[in-house]
Amino acid sequence: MLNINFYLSLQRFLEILDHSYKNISCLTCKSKQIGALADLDEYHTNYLDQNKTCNFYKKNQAVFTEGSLPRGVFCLNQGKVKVYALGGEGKEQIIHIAKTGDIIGFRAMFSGEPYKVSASTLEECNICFVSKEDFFFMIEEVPSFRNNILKELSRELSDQALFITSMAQKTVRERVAYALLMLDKIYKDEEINLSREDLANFVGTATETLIRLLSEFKDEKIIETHSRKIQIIDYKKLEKIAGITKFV
Amino acid sequence: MLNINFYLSLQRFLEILDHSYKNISCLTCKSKQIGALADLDEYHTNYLDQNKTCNFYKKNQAVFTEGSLPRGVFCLNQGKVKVYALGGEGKEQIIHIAKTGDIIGFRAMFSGEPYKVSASTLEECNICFVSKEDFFFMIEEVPSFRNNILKELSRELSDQALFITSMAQKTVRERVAYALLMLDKIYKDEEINLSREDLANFVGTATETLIRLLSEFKDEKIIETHSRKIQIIDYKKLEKIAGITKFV
DNA sequence: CGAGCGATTGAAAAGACTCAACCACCGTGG
DNA sequence: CCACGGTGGTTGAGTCTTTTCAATCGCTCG
Repeated sequence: MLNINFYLSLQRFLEILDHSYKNISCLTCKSKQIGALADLDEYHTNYLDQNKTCNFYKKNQAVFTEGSLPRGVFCLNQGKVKVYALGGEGKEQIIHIAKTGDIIGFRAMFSGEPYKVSASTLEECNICFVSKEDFFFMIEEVPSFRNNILKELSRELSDQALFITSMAQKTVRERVAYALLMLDKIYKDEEINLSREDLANFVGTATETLIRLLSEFKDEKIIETHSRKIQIIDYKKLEKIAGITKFV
Repeated sequence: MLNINFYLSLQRFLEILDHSYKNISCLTCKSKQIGALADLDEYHTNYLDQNKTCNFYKKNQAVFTEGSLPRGVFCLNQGKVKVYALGGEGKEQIIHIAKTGDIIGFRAMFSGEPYKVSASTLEECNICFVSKEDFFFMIEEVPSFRNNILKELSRELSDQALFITSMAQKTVRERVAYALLMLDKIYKDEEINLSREDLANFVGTATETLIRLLSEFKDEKIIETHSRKIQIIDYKKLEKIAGITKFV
């Protein structure tokens, strides 16, 4: 009991010191409301809540790294995380941007292989960690959770198929428009807030080309930029440029 | 008993008539040996065997089509199938090529949504159909099957991440080399046998560009072509061009 | 034998990248 | 307080890649 109290006050101390700990409850977490944990029963929610560990991440901090072995999954309580692969010359290719409520890193769990991609924070984040054992326990025990994970995996797979098609067939101008619309859904009420380099790495182009196209869009009054932030003004035009027939 | 015998001889008749039916046993199917059905117990193998339906497909025949609702999964007993998405101008983008022993169409099962991609045969195929109900029965009942499906989903997801990166960052020349190496793994002992158009739709380029690059590779003695078939001669050079650091 | 399709080559034009320079902003240290 | 260096954003010009459009070739099938 002394140990526990000591531990708790140590945590408190660390939290005050450098924000490295914040106590988050699974009950109020957005993952529980919209994500794979939706319709999780009380028992397993409490189980999760007691077995997870919470961490505060600064901006641009690594969550996991290509090549390392997965030990569990990450539950994004607050913030945004980019998932990216490294190309031949070490250039980042952003594959996916995860937002509040998303779970990341579960793909690698099933293969048992090292991560093939890396993830790092785009802003300050609260991220909870669930160990491999607890994750698999839930997969085995809770059919609804398992089905949500299966659903999520297959959703991502078809998103990526669409992404591949877009990459392969669209011009860079079209892809920029497409990316802005995707990001707008991720950033919702906020303005899109990414470095130009990250944006270029998402679109799959050179930073200079991206900037030129953003300038064009500005001239055409399709978007506004407030320093690095981007606000879409004319959705219709952007969708037309993106060549949206079907959208995620 | 009469009914069964009658049915069997009808099947035989149809088989002789137009190859539209071939009786295939799950016990000897390659899916059972290498695919998701590996280490499936006897009971469930027999269950599958009795509940599947087999079909013979001609070359370039549709297996399923974007927009339609999935009713089950397809087990590729023999042959190769392209899975593709349609881009803005109706151009095909080949996402995946499935080979003997692979199961296709199970992603859409979990989302419950219509197919987001289409599939059609690249050569003559024997394909078995397993209904949605039977598939989900197996998922629920057989942990090893379920785990294999989860593993397969996550493997495809990381393959696609690599594919996206390759699309976004490599030149067309590099992508052609990369695609040839991938196809070589799929076609194994056979020579790569695809139309130039399909090949271009896999690489994500114009048919003319693809042909030009194949000609270059021929001049450099990296490949040989025998009408439409392609044989790799110099793997080392091809890997160097493809910029292989890590490979699937 | 002609029609039609897939494969191939040529030439011009467009698109995107690279390299280089410059600006604006910010925090640091003298 | 200001000079400094560093980082991220922006613009310009030239070059190379890739696409597009057009034409040709070879083969198969009716």
